Amino acid sequence: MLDDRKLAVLRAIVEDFVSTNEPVGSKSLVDRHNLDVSPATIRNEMAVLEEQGYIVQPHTSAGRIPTDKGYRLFVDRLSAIKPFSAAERRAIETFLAGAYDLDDVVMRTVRLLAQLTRQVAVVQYPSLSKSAVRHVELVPLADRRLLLVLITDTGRVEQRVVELPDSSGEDAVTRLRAVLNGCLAGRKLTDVAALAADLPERVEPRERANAAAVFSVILETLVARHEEKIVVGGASNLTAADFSQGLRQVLEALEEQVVLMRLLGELDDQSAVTVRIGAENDVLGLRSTSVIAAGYGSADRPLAKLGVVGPTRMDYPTAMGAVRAVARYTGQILAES
Amino acid sequence: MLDDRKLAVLRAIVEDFVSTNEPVGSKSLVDRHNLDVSPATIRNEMAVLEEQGYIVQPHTSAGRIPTDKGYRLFVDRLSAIKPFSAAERRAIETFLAGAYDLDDVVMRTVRLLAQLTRQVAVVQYPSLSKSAVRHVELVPLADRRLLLVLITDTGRVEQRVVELPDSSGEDAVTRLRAVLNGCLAGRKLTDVAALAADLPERVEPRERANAAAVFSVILETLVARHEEKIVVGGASNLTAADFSQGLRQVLEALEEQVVLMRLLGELDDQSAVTVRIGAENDVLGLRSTSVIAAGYGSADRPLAKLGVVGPTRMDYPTAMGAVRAVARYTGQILAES
DNA sequence: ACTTGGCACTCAGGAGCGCTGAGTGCCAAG
DNA sequence: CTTGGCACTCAGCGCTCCTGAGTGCCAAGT
Repeated sequence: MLDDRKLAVLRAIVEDFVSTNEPVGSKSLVDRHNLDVSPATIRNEMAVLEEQGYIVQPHTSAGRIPTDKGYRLFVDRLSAIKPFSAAERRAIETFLAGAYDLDDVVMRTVRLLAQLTRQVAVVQYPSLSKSAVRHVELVPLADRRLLLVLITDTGRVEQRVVELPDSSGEDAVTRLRAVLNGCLAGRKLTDVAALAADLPERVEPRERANAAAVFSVILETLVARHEEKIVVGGASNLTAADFSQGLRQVLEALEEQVVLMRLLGELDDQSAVTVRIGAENDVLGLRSTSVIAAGYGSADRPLAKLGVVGPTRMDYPTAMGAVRAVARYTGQILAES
Repeated sequence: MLDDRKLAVLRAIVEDFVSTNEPVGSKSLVDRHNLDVSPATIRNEMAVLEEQGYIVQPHTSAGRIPTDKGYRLFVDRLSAIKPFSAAERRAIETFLAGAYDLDDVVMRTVRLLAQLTRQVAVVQYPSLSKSAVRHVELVPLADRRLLLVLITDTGRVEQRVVELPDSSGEDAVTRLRAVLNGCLAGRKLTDVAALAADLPERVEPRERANAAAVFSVILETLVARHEEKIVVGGASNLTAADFSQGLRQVLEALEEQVVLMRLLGELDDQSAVTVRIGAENDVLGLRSTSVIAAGYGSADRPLAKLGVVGPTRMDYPTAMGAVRAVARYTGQILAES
């Protein structure tokens, strides 16, 4: 359907357009890439490519620019993820290794990704539901109030205030803490629900109401509503690419946690770098952007996802390389701690 | 220096310009506001106002627009903070009361403020150094590693991994926990440093090295480096006001924690609503924006600051009202928990 | 059957031009 | 001090014209 030269032409068009941001014409193509044919030949090829929907002219008598479909083909078959040099990888590694905190890791990851790609970076916090409980802590606040602190093995700390039905002494809290930790420590949060049945047996009858209250808070707020925080950075990079009037829309979309969740949630293959181009994002307002995302965390224990958002006119190979590298190292850093 | 009518004219100019975003001329002024004088008179007044530097014409034969100095006078003497209606206040209160979490309170505050003012909202987390310690928790991770969790009375939870010089048993950790809590609970974080001397006496000699390690981590990372997180929201509102080319600059500035800290840090009067107009912000890139900020928290215990950033052409009375109201209720909510 | 030079055609974008209308400053009279 | 009158200015708009990049097509060449 498309012979090798047509593909080469498409690749050249994408590359030129990405770097110059101007419709690329037949003449400049043969100049910049050393194709051994005349502009006229290229024009014929381009006519075919346009017919097939890979490129368009913004107006008659202008060069061609790639369509979403064109970018798609480019990404799928015409380009390879650009690997990072050893020096770059080392830089990434040391930058991330400087973090002392989950928050800090995430923050650094966002900054790094935004800077490397010169796009908007989006990083999801390691999801609770995929983490395991490391420790449960109960702190008495008042007679009938506890602060519940739950620490996961990814270093995430969640806290909630629990209102107790019965008042509870210091030692009762200590017992409950021991029971909870015995029960939950090391367990995946997704498995916690299954343990509900066991719990009553392990506490004294008159403490059961309180234990149940604490447990249900854990369930409701931490597991069921597995809220997953997302951090966005590098928004100023959006101003470089001129979204006609859609900049507002894009900014709005990026402020909606829900939208971002959908955006990252859609990619299914956890480990690979996924690209969604233009209208492939069925998120209203991001129809003119591309999203490059990947999961991070080890293969056996995926943690969450991260990626970049930018105009469809984007340097895919490099951006994909950056996303892959950052995902890899962020996963590594988190695995170590 | 400026008689009443000149002030009235300035006020009218500011109000009109804010609402229309077009230079305002003498004729439209007398029309919209029912001044009982002729346009010519107004022109004379305007000539004086311009001479004094309160207004300028963007080009000959256009209306006038206020200068920073003009806005300053307007804010200081020509306008009153617009109070919120009872209904609005109730709405704010219930919206904030729905939060179950410090993070959630802050997030809701940002969203609320951005929505009320249609500007960019900036909220600083309750600062650690102004909080008191509610509880210190130590969780053994490995033989020589502890997770230190510090819970403040503003509901903030901070965590760090501590590497211990000596290995330490379960019971040693328990003792250390008891000592630390005995020592620190209820103390302000700023006072923690003063307690360093007491500590060694309270632990057994062979545990002193570990205790010192934990304590120094508390000091170094929590007190000394009193990092104060800042959350920004409503960036899409910036697209409405057309910053000529400075939008990028503004967005960049808003992504720099340090810059934001300076921005909020500069206001000294904790309780009042402070306005910094245009070039009064000596932050590069925010020269064309105004910042309205206020501290929140009770008078005796200020927690942190919040505010909005927008174009100098801004509805100051309303924005100031919103900032004041939100600061008040956020402070209230945090005081309750 | 593909490639290529030639050629006519198209059209966005910039430059030049003139008009209009909002707005001004000034002045002389009220 | 206020006001109507008047001459002046100039941004913005619409108009036209021109240029140059780029195209599609065709007929000749390989």
